[in-house]
Amino acid sequence: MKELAAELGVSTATVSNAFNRPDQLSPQLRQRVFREAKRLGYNGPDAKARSLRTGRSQIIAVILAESLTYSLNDAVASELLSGIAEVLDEQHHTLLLLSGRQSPGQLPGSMSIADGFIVYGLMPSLELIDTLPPSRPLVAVDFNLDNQPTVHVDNLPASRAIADHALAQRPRRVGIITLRLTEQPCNGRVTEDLAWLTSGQTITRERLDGFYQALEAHDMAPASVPVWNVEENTHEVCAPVIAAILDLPDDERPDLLLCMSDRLALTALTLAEQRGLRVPEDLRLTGFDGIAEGQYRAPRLTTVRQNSVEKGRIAARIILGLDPAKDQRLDTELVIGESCP
Amino acid sequence: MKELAAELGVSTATVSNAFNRPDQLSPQLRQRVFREAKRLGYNGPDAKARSLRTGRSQIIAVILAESLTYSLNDAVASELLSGIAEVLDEQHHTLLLLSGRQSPGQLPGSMSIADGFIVYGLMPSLELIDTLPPSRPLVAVDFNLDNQPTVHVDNLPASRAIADHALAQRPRRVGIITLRLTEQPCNGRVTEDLAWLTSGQTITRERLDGFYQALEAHDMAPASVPVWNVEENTHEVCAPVIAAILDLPDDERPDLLLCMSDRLALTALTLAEQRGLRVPEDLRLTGFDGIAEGQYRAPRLTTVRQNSVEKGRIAARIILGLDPAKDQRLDTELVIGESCP
DNA sequence: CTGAAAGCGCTTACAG
DNA sequence: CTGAAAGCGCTTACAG
Repeated sequence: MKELAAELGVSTATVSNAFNRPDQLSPQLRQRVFREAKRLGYNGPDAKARSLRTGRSQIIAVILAESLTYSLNDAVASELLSGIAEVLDEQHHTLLLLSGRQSPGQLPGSMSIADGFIVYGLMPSLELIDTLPPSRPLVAVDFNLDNQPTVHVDNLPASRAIADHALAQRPRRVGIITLRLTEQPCNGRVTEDLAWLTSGQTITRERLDGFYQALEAHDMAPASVPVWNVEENTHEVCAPVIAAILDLPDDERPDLLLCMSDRLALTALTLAEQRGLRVPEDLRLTGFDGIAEGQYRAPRLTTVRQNSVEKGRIAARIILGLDPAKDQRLDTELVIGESCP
Repeated sequence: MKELAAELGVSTATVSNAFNRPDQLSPQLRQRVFREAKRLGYNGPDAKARSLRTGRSQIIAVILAESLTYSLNDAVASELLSGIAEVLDEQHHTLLLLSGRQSPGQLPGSMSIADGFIVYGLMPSLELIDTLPPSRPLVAVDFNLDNQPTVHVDNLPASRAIADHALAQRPRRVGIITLRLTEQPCNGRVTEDLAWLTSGQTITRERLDGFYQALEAHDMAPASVPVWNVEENTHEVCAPVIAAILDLPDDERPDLLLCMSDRLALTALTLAEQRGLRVPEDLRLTGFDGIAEGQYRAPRLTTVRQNSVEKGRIAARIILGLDPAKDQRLDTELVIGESCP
């Protein structure tokens, strides 16, 4: 820039103004600056210097509780990111992706470059959050953080509603499949010795509480309903647990599975098909999330649609100061598919 | 930092060294610096200033030819990003996500903050690439860029191989479904008046050339094989085109569909199921990519597996200087599923 | 082992 | 409409 200014015989302030404040100089001079810049291969002010000087980088960091690998391949996280990206794009901001699963000492220092932080999901340790610059905006998605705005859906009433729907036609045997319900990792049937996370800690617990309310309303004892847990919402991790359920003898196998995610329900659907179990005749399935894949397979999933894209949009709008920085709760929608009519 | 140094009675250089060069000061002093830093709420050197001073930000930008919304929801792009993220994480770098679909004037200036650029897929205009700082490393993925290293698979032989496999059992009627083959957008049957992109421009054309070689090797005239094109690799955009194919009268409907992506093949599979067409008995299907979803549905897809995660890893390694900056070609693997045994 | 000083490339309030 | 100057918060070569 200095070089360019010298070449043009103007000050660096003028060059800077040419790029940032068109009204501060004549259009002719501005054009001359641009022409000369192009000739010298100067593509505008350096972002590093600009961000140091102005204090803003136009970068928003998204901190994901899961690994990036998992999040990028998870439909719900991808939709959330889409919504965020959409708003950031519009507002000429960019997206920096970070995982909260870093070893504590290894946090990339580049984190602090961001103008704001969207934190998605409860991570193993909140330590990371403490190291974020306190002056910059932060919004939590799908979990609660003291004194910070959060964007989320009302999990309990939503899961209550879908369970009510499913239980209206009385099943012989119900089963529930949860995601990361227990304090200790568990892939399989949840036994009594395992402690559960609280509903303040995880949306899984909120959803389970909704199921339990519905069971009670239908005169079924929650304690009599077996719960299986899965640690990761991927086909690979879900499949063995679900296979074990479906391979139970006919008089033990549930004919209704309430699943905490569409991925779980879809995996159950695939494994049921492979075993010649008909859905919904032999096995009814409900999901949660409303991901696209669940709606374009046959049978379509009965599920709770949460608008993850919109969740992302709102989080981004709060971070950018376009929406007020307060808690936002999104509505959900019960979607009745053929998997549990 | 100045404040912290003053508080401690040392110079800012010492504080800086405490964070960056442990060997430059006594452990005792270092601990004292950390304690005091914590007390004052100082979380280490500011990334903006550091990056300006050192010239490096520890940020790598990925520029996606498609919109972020599309890319985040596309399995292949997500796998690529996973591979990139995995290596960047290890190396304490972070990922900045950018779309190449920006309106030209609206490019976020924050782009130039990155230490290197991974460009995925051919974008509508190469203008954007010209504005990248020429001194920083750049690697292209899945397309060619003059004088820049590229990471890609050998599309032509791979598609030749899968078509050879499919044609070995002679079909009555073959159909081909392409992705963005034509210069002008086209969703549906490709008519003669539409110009095709060249194989230098798009991997779609390379794949089509592979199909054509296989057709000729099996004494079938490529010109006699109908080609349908789809502009976006999503269920929503693919479905109407494929529905039209499947709804052709029995004596016109292909009994073998060579699809350029697994998404296309999976959409065909779903729509075929809905119409009571049996796969592979009534309709054989081949895909391309080898995404997970294609391998855990029944029937599993016959496809070409390309290791997109590894592609991402390699691109990241090149950008970080861990691998030599030269063209890398990855092997593919023919996967025989039940959709075309 | 520690500190004084230069400078990374900008933007901006201010003076002219 | 234009320019001189300060300073954003660091790192680093160098002197001590």
